[in-house]
Amino acid sequence: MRSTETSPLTRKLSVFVALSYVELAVLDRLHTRRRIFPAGRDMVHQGQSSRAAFILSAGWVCSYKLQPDGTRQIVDFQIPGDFLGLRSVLLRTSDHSFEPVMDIEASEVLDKDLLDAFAQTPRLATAILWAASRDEAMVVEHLVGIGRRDADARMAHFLLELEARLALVGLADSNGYECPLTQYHLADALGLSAVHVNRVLRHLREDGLLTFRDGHVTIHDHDALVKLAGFDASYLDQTGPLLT
Amino acid sequence: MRSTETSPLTRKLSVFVALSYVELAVLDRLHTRRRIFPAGRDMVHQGQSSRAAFILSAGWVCSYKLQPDGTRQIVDFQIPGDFLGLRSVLLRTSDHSFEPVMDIEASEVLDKDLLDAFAQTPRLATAILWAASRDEAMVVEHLVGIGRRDADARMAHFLLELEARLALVGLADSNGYECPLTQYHLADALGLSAVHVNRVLRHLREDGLLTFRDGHVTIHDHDALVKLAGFDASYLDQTGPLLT
DNA sequence: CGTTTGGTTGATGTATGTCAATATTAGTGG
DNA sequence: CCACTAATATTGACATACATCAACCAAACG
Repeated sequence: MRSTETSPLTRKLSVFVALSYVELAVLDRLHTRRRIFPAGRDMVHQGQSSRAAFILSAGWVCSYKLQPDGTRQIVDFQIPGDFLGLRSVLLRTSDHSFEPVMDIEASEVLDKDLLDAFAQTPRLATAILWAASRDEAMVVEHLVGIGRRDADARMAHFLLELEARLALVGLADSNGYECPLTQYHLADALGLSAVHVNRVLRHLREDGLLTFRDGHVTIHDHDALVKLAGFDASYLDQTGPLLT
Repeated sequence: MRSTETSPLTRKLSVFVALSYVELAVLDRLHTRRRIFPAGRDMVHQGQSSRAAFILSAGWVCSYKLQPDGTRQIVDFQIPGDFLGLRSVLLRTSDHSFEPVMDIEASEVLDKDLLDAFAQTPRLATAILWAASRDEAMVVEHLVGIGRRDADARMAHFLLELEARLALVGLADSNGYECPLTQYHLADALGLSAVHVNRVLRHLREDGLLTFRDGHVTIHDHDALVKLAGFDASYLDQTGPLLT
């Protein structure tokens, strides 16, 4: 089965680099060792030293840091096709935790296999490093959002970014996308209280911008959202720089 | 002159990897092409494609992103010994701007020279990538701070982090350190208004925790600051993981 | 000297948090 | 199939941390 369907990761990377058969095969071989992780139970725990990374094939995960006072800040969400814990492999330690938002399916990648794959196909290595840099750019944008955007703009920006990311792996259409996050997830990611998240969502809905209900985000007025959020997608699609 | 004094970068990396003579020499050779940049004028501009990175040898720089509405968010500060624009070299594009906080001295590093150095001395490459990962961890911690800490704790955390970073390159003693930032810089970095930064500093001073005056930070009660900020330095000194 | 830049302080406004109550829904065991 | 519980969502009343506006001061600077 594996070789006939394209994995989300393959799909994502293919947008930026035309991968050869050999590279596709190497990528495919990283997808042995599929595992299921149940919702809500940490996969990797803050401070734990770990030598494995994962490629997420189905479901969503969030990576977060816990504060001494018990509050948590979600740093990023991982969606199908995303790497998880790439830095843990390089640094041999993880400075935040990973928790599946729902039951998920992920392929465990041992550091040795990853390094072997990199050695075999430098272009693949480049593509994956590109993806990692893109993740970092998202964290920076996230920082800017929390620091300098009000709650409405922050929410709009966040949901637009998700749309763009999901579209890349075929999980969004022109109307919207499935989103399994609770309002508590949104609150922890955006630095808001859950109550205020609810109010912001109502506000956006009443203004005819978007609807988030029953796990589905429906975009009503894309242009107005982009304007409200000050959304500039250029940090997401740095097209072509690494194609050489 | 170059070979008799140790650069801040050398000093920083030496804490984590015992560098050989050859490696020290390679590192030293990256410090040709010294240049002076005047305070306040952007070195690299958002969106500009650039193939050069810099090693900061004297002075402070801030990297920031501008919002469409004119506000700015400072993502990080660079201090002597820090790399500047390492990602620009890898991605061939810069998604934020760099502005010297004061007149600075930096060594320009061409991407070719950097890649050559990496090829010659893998251990050096590892050490520099470690430093880059550490920078990323700082951005994450910064995100957590803005999202989940109140203004006092945020300020305390920020100034403690700076102390730890400066100590590593010999720019802090047990009392405190020189800090050329204005309250406007602090405001843009911490997501606060300049007025409130002033009030927070007064508050910390009146509580006998620290004094920030005339470009000098004096720490009065380190323990109390650590407690207030929920400061856990483990994200800064991931000692040893890469020594192999 | 006037001008600019950075700092300081008070009065007031507002975005967002906190608390509390009530739906709504999904799951769970009987 | 039904009660029971636990999540999640929703809404209002109230509290507060922080922003904004405005004025003033001190030092640096041309």
